Amino acid sequence: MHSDIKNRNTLQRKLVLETVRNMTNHPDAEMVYDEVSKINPMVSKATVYRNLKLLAKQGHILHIPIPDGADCFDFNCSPHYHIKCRKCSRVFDVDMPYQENLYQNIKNYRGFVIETHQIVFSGLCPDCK
Amino acid sequence: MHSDIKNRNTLQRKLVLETVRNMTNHPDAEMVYDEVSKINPMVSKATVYRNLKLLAKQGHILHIPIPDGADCFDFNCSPHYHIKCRKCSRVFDVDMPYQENLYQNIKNYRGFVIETHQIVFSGLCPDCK
DNA sequence: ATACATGCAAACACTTTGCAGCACA
DNA sequence: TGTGCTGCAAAGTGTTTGCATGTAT
Repeated sequence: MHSDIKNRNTLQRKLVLETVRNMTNHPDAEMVYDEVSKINPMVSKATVYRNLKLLAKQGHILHIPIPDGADCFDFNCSPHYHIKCRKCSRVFDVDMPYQENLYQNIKNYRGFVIETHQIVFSGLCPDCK
Repeated sequence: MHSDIKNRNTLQRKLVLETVRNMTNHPDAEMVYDEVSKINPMVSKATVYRNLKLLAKQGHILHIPIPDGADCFDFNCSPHYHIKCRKCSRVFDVDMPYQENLYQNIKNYRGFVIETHQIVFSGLCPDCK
């Protein structure tokens, strides 16, 4: 494992990573920023955004783009699916196996190169229903 | 078929609906606005947004929330999936049957009420690969 | 006549970026 | 020591909203 990109391990970056790892509730950037601020109020929001993006690109955290809302992040990097409550907007894991077959089905679909997929369920969480 | 909501059939609304029906390329609100403007430059962008939202709620068009990008709309209202090219950002239909089983699998999942799901594939379109 | 719809502009939520100074390797 | 990173503020997207006016029913 070797990367061409020379990334520095700044205090801010370590703090963002640690924070996401300690949050189990799929925080979005704002929520991470709030947590980070509790420990070091000097860290700017732009830095949180930049580091979340970088850490996701490096594979240290999972970036979950959410339709109709702020993207959120997950310390669990293995591919998995999510459900978003349409009332409280919270995002939860769905304990469903990754649908490899889905990917197989449309591989080479009409000249497309299909790389990833995501499934987002929508409905009501136990608290809101 | 009866609706409690008294909606008026304004020129603007008819124009937005007709425009989406004539566009087969999953336009987002901006693209619809551009088309609408060609016919009637007086129609405001807010009106296009308002009418797209209303028409989708009424079931006349399909609203497709796109992660990492502008939501788009589809004259084809039957549930189906999409693929977004990560290079040109265009959205295409995927000719894959609606995965009813997916829904069945997690119905009543841990107290959730699951209402809908969407699958968005990502990769490269034939033009970009 | 009167609710609903419109145009406009401003506000909104989320995210990125330009820049000058700072700090990690 | 130098490039990568930071904080700040401003700008950039995509979308919604308050308000006065307009219009379909």
